[in-house]
Amino acid sequence: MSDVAEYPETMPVGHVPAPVSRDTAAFTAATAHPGAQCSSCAMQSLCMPQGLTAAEMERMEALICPSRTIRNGETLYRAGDSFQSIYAVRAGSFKTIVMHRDGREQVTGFHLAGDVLGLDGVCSGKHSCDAIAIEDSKVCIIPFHLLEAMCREVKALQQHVHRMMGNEIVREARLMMLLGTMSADQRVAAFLLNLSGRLKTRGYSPAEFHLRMTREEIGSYLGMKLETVSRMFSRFQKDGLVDTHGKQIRILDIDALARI
Amino acid sequence: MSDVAEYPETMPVGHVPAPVSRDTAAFTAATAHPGAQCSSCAMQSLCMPQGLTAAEMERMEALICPSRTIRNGETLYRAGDSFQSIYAVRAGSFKTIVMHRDGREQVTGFHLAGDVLGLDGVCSGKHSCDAIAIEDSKVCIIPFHLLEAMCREVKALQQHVHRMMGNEIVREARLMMLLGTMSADQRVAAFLLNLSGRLKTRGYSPAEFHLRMTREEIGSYLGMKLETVSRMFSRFQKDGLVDTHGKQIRILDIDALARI
DNA sequence: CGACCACTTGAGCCCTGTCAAATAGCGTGG
DNA sequence: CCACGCTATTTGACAGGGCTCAAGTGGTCG
Repeated sequence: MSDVAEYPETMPVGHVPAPVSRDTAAFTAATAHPGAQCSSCAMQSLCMPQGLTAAEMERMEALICPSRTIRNGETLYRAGDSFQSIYAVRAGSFKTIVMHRDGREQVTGFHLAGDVLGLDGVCSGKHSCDAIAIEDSKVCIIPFHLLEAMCREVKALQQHVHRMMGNEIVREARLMMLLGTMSADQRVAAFLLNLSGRLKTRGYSPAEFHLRMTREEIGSYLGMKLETVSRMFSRFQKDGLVDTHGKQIRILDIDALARI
Repeated sequence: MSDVAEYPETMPVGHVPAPVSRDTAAFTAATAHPGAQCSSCAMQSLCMPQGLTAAEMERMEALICPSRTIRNGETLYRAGDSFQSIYAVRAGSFKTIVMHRDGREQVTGFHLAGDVLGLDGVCSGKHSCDAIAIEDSKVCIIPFHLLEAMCREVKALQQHVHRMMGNEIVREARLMMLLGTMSADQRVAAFLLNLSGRLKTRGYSPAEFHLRMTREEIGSYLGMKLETVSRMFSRFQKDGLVDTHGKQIRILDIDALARI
């Protein structure tokens, strides 16, 4: 594996402001204080279409509900919830999981600031997975029917929405490839490279970062047990490819990692 | 696994006309003999939105290029091809595959009559997989930019396109679950149940059918080797769950299969 | 400082991949 | 219609990667 980038855009962004305001107030999507501030948001280049006019940008901001804070471990939505909105991660990160009927769960994705969440509900009108914050996070709430309405008028927005959905499709196809054909070491290497690339896109160091997820969550995402993930990290460490201290990761030889 | 259905719709359809006209003429998407005959197509309930007015239906038919015949083994499009159109399978079936850089390939889906192909290209403007006919087949060609234009005017169509894309997303999420958490026997059982359900939706017998794909393709799709697929079929046979003669399949105990 | 959780590491086993050989099935050409 | 050659499938024996179980370490938060 090598080509594990996430989203075509590469506009770098500055440091992301720490989220976490400890109040639990603005939790309802309904109470629409009109207007977000997309035009000044650091994540704009990731979740908004390019080339909107100022007027369109204003309409877009009017449509977006004020951001909601989700603390570490809390869920943004659950499988079966009625699908009303999609969510742009403004700060923090999430995992999405699907639950087997026997209680086993699988992580289907990790979503960083700038990613869009919730498109899994478009087809059936109900969400098909749970989205859970893996650190204190903030999301912008975008009512989907309003977005659809505006898409019928603004071509650039329509195409952007289509690209977002298309991106989700190819993201999953890549993951299927990983799960279907790759060995444990290749999977872990692919995971690290993917994360590295996405952090780079967001203006962070691609070589040194802090994992927000546990070994178990990584393993679930990659289709293996947490012990195996740990062993792979240890092996990479021994081989001088990475330097790990628990959740702190430093990639030492990115090329070798990509060659695995 | 149990809930492995494919698409919410369940309108049954009659027998599908045999495809295969041996001419290789109408191979270019460009030469638009105006008009398809969606309104009389047996697959209409699967690939077209419900509730279009007669006028909208006509516009839709005008937009669709005449169907193209793809013989067994031929490719409809390849990874890297510029994305222009999506395709509705009119008759026959396809596999989609992604190619690893080391030459290994993985099957990412099997697509029956009524399914839509090609949405993998929406994000980047290039297709991200190959689509190959696994029997003589026919597709309707739908230029995507024209579809997008019409979506801006017809809300029902817009929502249908969104549902199609959303469906692709949940289809892949289910497959990820399968690849990430299920054992070989569960995977093969899930595969048979899924296929059975889709055939039923299309008006065929859900209990007895002919596999269009080889053991190797099934294995590639399910993330295992062809020998393992074969062994699972043999085991199911021994246990009285199915009756297999090569590609001919009869499901004897669908509940037991679902309980695996 | 202690409890708890995440992580690491080891030992042994099992499922599935690998390799190999036999059989069945299918299309082609005579 | 049959023989031939090819490919697909089945089945067996064996090996190994990853899982299970278990113990021990480290880090964090009261």
